[in-house]
Amino acid sequence: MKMINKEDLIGQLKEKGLKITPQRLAIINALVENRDAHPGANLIYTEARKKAKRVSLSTVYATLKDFSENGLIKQLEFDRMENRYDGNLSEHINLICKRCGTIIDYNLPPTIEPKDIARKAGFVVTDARMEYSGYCRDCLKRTK
Amino acid sequence: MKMINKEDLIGQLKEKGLKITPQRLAIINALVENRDAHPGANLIYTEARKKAKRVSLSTVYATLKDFSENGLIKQLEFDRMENRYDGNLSEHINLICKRCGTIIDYNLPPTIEPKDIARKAGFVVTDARMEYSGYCRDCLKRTK
DNA sequence: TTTCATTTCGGAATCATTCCAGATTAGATG
DNA sequence: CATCTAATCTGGAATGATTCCGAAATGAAA
Repeated sequence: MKMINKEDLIGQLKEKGLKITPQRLAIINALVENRDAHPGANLIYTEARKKAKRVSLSTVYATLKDFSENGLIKQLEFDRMENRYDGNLSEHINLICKRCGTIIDYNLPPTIEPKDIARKAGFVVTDARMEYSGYCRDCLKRTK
Repeated sequence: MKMINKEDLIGQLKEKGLKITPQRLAIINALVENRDAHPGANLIYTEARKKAKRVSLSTVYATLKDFSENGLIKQLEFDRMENRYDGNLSEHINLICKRCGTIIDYNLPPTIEPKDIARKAGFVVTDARMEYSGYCRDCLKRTK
């Protein structure tokens, strides 16, 4: 399971010629510390502020976008709900609770081969998104 | 492959006690005629208008939401891009082109068992979303 | 230390989607 | 067929996450 960590992220910034700024370090910290929560931009903003006072929401958005586009993290898009960010880069399904918004990782052995898709549909896969939504254990309990 | 069709959709409306209105019929027509395009709300609006002059965008949104929530169609959510609607209710992957937005269905044999997820993660799956994005055949050609 | 492309900032703009309150209507009932 | 009512429709305003913008600040190379 390939999970983001501080050193890797900083290393990747250097590799790609991106500058190491206090804001980016604070955002990286927030991302790594909350990687299991699949945080949204606002959580990252709040957490990053605790460490480095000088971070704006614009910067958080720009940075998360940059990171996603460079493959450092993965963006989970929604329309009404805030986008969420995922530091688990292995093939997995995100289990998204419809009631409370919790996102749980569900690891699985890779079964579908991008190669087959390229051959059969002439489509080159660069990003995957697999999500099941429904109700998490806690929310199921609460109903009873 | 379970694809939506006019008769089924109308039948489901009746079953669920929803009224058959000219607006809904126009939207159903537009959905069925464009089911391969994975249309967005605006395309449905434009197409529905051609048949029945009296349809508002609000109604189109409300209706597509209703239909999705009732499982008649499936909503594909994005943050910046318009949401799209899918009339293919079978398990399949949507191949989404990053450049032109085309969405292609890629059918596959069901491999992951919701039962396993319920057992292992205590999570009850009600909806699935599987998407690969990348570049479609046409866009790949255009680059060369 | 100088330089400059990159990054950051705050506030305004965007835009798909939802909300709202009033008007209309499908379809059940007699 | 006429009446009735909950469901539906409407257009315009509101929402809210995200992006855009021009100006100010700054990392890091020379």
